[in-house]
Amino acid sequence: MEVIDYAYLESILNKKNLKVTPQRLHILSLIKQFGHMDIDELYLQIKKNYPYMSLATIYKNISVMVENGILNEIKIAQQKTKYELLADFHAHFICTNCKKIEDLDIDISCILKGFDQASVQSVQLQIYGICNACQKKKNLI
Amino acid sequence: MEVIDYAYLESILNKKNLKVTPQRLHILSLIKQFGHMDIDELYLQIKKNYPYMSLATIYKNISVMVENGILNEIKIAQQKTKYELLADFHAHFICTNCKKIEDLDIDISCILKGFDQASVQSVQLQIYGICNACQKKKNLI
DNA sequence: TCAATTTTAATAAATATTATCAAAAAATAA
DNA sequence: TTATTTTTTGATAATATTTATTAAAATTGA
Ligand SMILES: [Mn+2]
Ligand SMILES: [Mn+2]
Ligand SMILES: [Zn+2]
Ligand SMILES: [Zn+2]
Repeated sequence: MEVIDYAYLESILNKKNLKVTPQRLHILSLIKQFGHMDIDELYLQIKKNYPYMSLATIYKNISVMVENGILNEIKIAQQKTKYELLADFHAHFICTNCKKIEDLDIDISCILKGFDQASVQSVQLQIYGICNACQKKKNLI
Repeated sequence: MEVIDYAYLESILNKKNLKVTPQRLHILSLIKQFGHMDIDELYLQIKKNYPYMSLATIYKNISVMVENGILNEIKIAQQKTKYELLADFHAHFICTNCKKIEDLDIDISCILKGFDQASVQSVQLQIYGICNACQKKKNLI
């Protein structure tokens, strides 16, 4: 069980002039803990120790935090949109079998050659395939 | 006005054992013509010369054709899912100003080094930024 | 503590997608 | 061509998802 640094989460909100509320801290702490979450997973987890939080509050806060650059939105084929804490660029490996999402540290400078620096705002790179764990399971069958 | 090769579109459906219907041919011809379309754009265009086609028919056929590998689904931030005819790998440039989508022929072998060939099924690469046309308009202001 | 401002919860409203099913159309065989 | 089988369509009901509304509650800074 990871210890949550609430002071850090508060500072994220403060920097963007968003008020610190228990709801927002809880959403952020879950996303920090799980890495990549969609609205339903969030709602499910939140109901465990915060049963009275409204689904609308989650939707509203997620979109506010995306707009303010606190969260990064990741759209994935055949899955609901996932959210993660904004971080340095990294790609994602998505297992089409178990749906798990892995962060990938890939250097993409080789594909950005030839682009005007100023014209590129962000890059999304997703690699779909079978993860190691699923690969092993398949071999056993 | 592009001449549409219906025989070609029919062969696409035949290969997948999907029956050839005017509705399917019309959907395919629009996607071929426009390149990348979402459900609403399709419905709008279809109503022009096919006013009686049901929205449910469009949804159903799009998902059938995605399942059969005829269409490729492209999920884009802040936009509805776009569909295109399945083609060789290419990346997409998405203008965050005018929302236009451009095909990009980028060699991604440099980012797939280190991956087990067998474990990678597909790759999605999206580059968000300001397109040339919008760049020029900005400079005029 | 007080007051201004923002956020929340509940839920209504609006959008978006999928399911149902009888009628129509497509493919195939006779 | 016609009959038969199978698939698809259109209409619309049912679900699912997302956004809007608003009074009450919470946050924050003075
Ligand atoms: Mn990530
Ligand atoms: Mn394309
Ligand atoms: Zn897996
Ligand atoms: Zn543009």
